[in-house]
Amino acid sequence: MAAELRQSVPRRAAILRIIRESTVRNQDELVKALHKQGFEATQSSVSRDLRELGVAKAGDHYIPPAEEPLPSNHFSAVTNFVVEVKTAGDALTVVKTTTGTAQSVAVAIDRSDWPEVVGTISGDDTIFVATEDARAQRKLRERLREIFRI
Amino acid sequence: MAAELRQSVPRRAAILRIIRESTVRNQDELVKALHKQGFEATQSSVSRDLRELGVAKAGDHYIPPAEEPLPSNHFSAVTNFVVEVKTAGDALTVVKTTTGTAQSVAVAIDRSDWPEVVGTISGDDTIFVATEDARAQRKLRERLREIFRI
DNA sequence: ACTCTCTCTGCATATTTATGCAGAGTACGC
DNA sequence: GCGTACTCTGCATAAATATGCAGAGAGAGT
Repeated sequence: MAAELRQSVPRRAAILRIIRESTVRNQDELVKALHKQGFEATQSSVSRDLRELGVAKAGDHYIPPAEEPLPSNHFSAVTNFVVEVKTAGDALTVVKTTTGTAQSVAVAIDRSDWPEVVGTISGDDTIFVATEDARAQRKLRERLREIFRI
Repeated sequence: MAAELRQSVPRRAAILRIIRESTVRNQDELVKALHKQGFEATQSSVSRDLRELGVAKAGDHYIPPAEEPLPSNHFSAVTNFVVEVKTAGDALTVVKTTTGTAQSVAVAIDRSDWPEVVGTISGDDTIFVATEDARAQRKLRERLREIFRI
């Protein structure tokens, strides 16, 4: 599942790049453009991706969603501060940061309002993030690893 | 033709109102909403209207075109200045404005770059707009009457 | 009057997009 | 190990949208 999660996320990023930089007119052309970039997908997957991404279509061209205040925007200032993400038990995730930056990172996580996060406590270089259960913990861990490229 | 032009233009305005104010999810629902407002149209006409209007679709909702710097934006400051549009012969259109505003209106017309306009001359409250032939003159007259609601 | 041109429309259907369904892969609990 | 839950995918096809074609209507010219 983690491997599969990683495969469709890059494909969606590729879709956004393609529609921003070229002039695909329909989903079949988009599928072909993805193939050229090494992604395997059919029209049905692409249709689902486009809907998930909120891409609009007007006439012969696609319109990417407006630059939205996504959770990732909360992280633009703190991306380089996180050095490690670990789990402790099945409901606690420990985030190690550079010295003195834990608070900033914790604030960014809090602002993201992720449903799987119950609460956070931060020290100087460590944040404890509590999640409801193991499943939520796994989801959080994947999010953090994606965002901080760990 | 003029009568027919007038029928599809109000329908397109109604379409924009409907998609801005309600939640039609597909063209069939839009056709029904138009019927409720007294417009007769089928799905194919609506599809053509939407394309002509530049309306986008994302998932289950329609997105009207952004407020675009259309030629009509050249007119936003001068809309109230025009009081009458007449024709003289088959190549000259005479635009009467309020006193002292002809120049501004003429500039707006010039900036619109309409293909049917050969040239303009403005006085204090009168503009002469030259068109190539009678057909172009008619087209210009319709445009002006639409824009200035005459 | 007739003819031509242009615009728009509906019908029928081609094209494009969305989705039901079954299956695969992964993780987790027992 | 097996069973369950979740996510994602492709196939087939339903649903939605676009478009070819013929025709109607209006205006202008002769």
